Amino acid sequence: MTDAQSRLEHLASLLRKNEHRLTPQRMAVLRLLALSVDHPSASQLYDQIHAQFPTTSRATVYKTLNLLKELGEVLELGFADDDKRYDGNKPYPHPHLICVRCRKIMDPAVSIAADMLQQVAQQSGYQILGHRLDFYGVCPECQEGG
Amino acid sequence: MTDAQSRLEHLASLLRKNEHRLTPQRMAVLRLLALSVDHPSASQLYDQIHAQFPTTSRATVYKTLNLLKELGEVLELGFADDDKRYDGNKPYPHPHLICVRCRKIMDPAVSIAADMLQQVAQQSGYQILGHRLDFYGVCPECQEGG
DNA sequence: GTGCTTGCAAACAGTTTGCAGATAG
DNA sequence: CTATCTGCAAACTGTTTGCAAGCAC
Repeated sequence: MTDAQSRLEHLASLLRKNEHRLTPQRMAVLRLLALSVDHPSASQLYDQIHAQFPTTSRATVYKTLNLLKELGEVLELGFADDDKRYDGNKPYPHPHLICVRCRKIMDPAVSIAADMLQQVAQQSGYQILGHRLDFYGVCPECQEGG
Repeated sequence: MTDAQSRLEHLASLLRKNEHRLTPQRMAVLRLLALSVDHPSASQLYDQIHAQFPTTSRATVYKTLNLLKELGEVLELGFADDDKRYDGNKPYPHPHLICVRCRKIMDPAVSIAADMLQQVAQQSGYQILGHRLDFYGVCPECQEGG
């Protein structure tokens, strides 16, 4: 069984366990999220799903994403001037690498040291609940294109 | 001369140098930005300015902030579900500490090691242009309040 | 059969924009 | 004087919401 398949089953059984219904529309969102390595937006998910199942609305995609977010199974990356992007595979804080040209989002192989979180907590007295680290740059493909 | 005063003069002379006019409305925005230690939103700036100078519109506040951003004199922190916040004193990337209750934003005394940026650049092949690091938590004052 | 879920369309909110009148230099 | 700036109000955009009809269980 592939990672994507087991992730999909995890998501599906979690919905069932929490007494949410497994509609075809929801399954389509779950499947795409489990398969995606990039970080799709609601609109990108909608476009793909709607092409296959024309009986799917934007509202349902948004509602499903928010449901998964509340269940802690999806990481939402919000942007002020751009669509929100969703990570259905690693729903916990981790760094992202964002191409400012093509808007591709990758996961770089670095992490915030636990030291740093403790340091901030101690210095500030804040109770730290989460964090977000984004790197902005130009991806190799976009560098070639001028 | 205080830091805020010299910062204000810097901003004012920069506008003049770039052939932008120093209107009273702009000066009010500049002054507040130079004085602010928290990270005000456009609306917060507007409220304060409009109280003193009723002849000031939201649009002008937004336009002035965007002008300063283009000149590289203000750091804009955008949020998907909240107002943008502005830092007129340190207009370069640095970490922020955000209280999820009262929405106060502070600067913690930590920084991203240059090592980390280089590491990401080398691993990924991206040309890194900037970054953003936000810590989310509950500030000491809000912890007391339950 | 019951009540959760869907699709539609309208609402929402912060920000941006077009334009006519005002004003800094 | 004149080009830039202001204030107003409408437009914009991604997301959310209310509601009647549909369907999972």
